[in-house]
Amino acid sequence: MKKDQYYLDHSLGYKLFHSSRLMNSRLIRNFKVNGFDLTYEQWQILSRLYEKDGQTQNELAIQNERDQASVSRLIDNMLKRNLVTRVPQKKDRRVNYIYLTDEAKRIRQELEDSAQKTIRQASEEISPEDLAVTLRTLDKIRKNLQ
Amino acid sequence: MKKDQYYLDHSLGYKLFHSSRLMNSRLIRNFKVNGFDLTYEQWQILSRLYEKDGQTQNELAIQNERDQASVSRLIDNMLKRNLVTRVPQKKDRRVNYIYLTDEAKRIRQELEDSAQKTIRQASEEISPEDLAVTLRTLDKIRKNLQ
DNA sequence: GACCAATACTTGTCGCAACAAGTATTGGTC
DNA sequence: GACCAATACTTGTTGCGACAAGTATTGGTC
Repeated sequence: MKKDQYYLDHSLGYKLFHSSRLMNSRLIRNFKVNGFDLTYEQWQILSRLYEKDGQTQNELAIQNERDQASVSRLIDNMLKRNLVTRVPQKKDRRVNYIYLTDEAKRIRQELEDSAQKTIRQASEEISPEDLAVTLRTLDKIRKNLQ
Repeated sequence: MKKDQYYLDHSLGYKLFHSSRLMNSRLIRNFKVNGFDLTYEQWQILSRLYEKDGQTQNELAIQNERDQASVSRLIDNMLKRNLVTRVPQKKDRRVNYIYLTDEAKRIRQELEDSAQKTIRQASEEISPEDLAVTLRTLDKIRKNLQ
């Protein structure tokens, strides 16, 4: 009887990791069902732009806690898919502003519906109280780990 | 006042994603502080082998819910780092058995200590009750999303 | 024994992450 | 105006993931 053996499956870290992975893959699947072929990272960028259109790559990087290099290449791909445009700033030519395309604006409601649906699917048969405690605890974990 | 606007930061999905990402990066950092340069995916494989040494690539893939291709290349890298050995099975030559190296066995306790430390850091100032509810809710979410 | 589906693994491609290093531009400071 | 640190972004490299396609081996079935 090994009392203090470490079991990955029982750990907080793995449960978080696994839940998150399942939620992301379900979200992508829900997108796909509606005909949208997006990655989770692209969805993150779109969400930020839906909240505030026209942000610099640096602002997007900070919000999503990615480095500028990752955002740079992510935007490259989103350009190819006609989701965003990259507009150099006149005053400071180091800066690019990223804007939603009409296409991206057009599909907004459907994407957000898919996101809401994913959350409903994940939260089925969970009491509002438990869910509230969980959300609060997640906030605390995020705060603890900065 | 947009009543039903979708805010990424407030969503269950993002909170899970963010918590998980922070936990993984903290874990890797704690490993590094102790002189171990491991990826989270390598740690996952090691954990499975600590629970049961000598498993096939397929078994490891199923447990970690990855495809065989990912595990194949992950093992390639772990071979280079002298963490595991790959031993073809005599009876069925399609199958490889993966075993821990002495090196991997030697560092087990320290890695598990780092993992426990990470969980302590994440759970600081969270009541045992809230933590219990959260773990139970995570299990339910995982079950809901299969 | 020949054929064939199933199985275990590998390889190719693409999207993304982190890290390091490089380029271009800006805003002081002398 | 010349110099230089800071800033915004890009490019190169490596590790990992998913998906698709390929190879080798096995275990029937005729």
